[in-house]
Amino acid sequence: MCGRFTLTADVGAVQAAFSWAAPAPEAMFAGPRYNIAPTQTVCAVVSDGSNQLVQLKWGLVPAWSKASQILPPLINARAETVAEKPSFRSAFRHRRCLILADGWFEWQVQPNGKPKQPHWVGLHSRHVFAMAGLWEKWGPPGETELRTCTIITCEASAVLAPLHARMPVILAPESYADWLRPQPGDAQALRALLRPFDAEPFDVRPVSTIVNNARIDSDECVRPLDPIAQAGGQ
DNA sequence: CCAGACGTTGTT
DNA sequence: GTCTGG
DNA sequence: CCAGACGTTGTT
DNA sequence: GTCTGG
Repeated sequence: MCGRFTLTADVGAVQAAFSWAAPAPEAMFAGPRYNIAPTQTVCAVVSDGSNQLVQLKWGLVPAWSKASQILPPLINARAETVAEKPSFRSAFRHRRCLILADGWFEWQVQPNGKPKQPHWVGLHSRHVFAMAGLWEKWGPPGETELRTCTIITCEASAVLAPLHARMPVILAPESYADWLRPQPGDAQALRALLRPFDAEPFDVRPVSTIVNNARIDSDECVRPLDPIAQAGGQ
């Protein structure tokens, strides 16, 4: 699945990589980010006909929700059901987005009830990539309006399956325009985009459990675990 | 996703 | 155990 | 037509 | 917002 991720590239590099999207005034985010957690602000591209680089809060709140709080955290949406679920179907038709990242974390269940081992997963190229997401507005328009999002997941590819059964949907650049188009579009065609990414190889590395604590946002979260110490620990 | 909190009442 | 916070 | 429901995923 | 039930 995807319950934590990274965007370690600096603001300039992100804006350069997505220069076809106009940075919104509030789009300045404090990068680099080594441990982005639910409820925090993420960097995203949305479109109302023109593409915009914006900030959204991670954890989708349906527009019809009576209160913005008191909710289970809608941080992920299954590709298999996203078109039908009441919480997502409206956003799936009208408010698809790209959520920018350069890696994410998976917690691998260990045998014998040992603590889960976190892993960082990124592209071997280290490029920033785009996860398929949905977003919503909640509350009266204006300063207080809440803008939230969720990350779509699919079955894990063969390489990642040993870590976890699910992975975030990563879109190839060729698909960005089709995914972002604000019109409802062809549900079948959109659904076809939501599959395990295999266009580029992944780099997977075990990392320190320091990443478990969402308050810690340091490069130690992505530093490769010392192989010797790791072997000694087994 | 994981970490951490969660202590009660009555009285001022 | 369950809920909230990050 | 209106009323009322619907909130998610992943884990064990 | 959208779907189902009456």
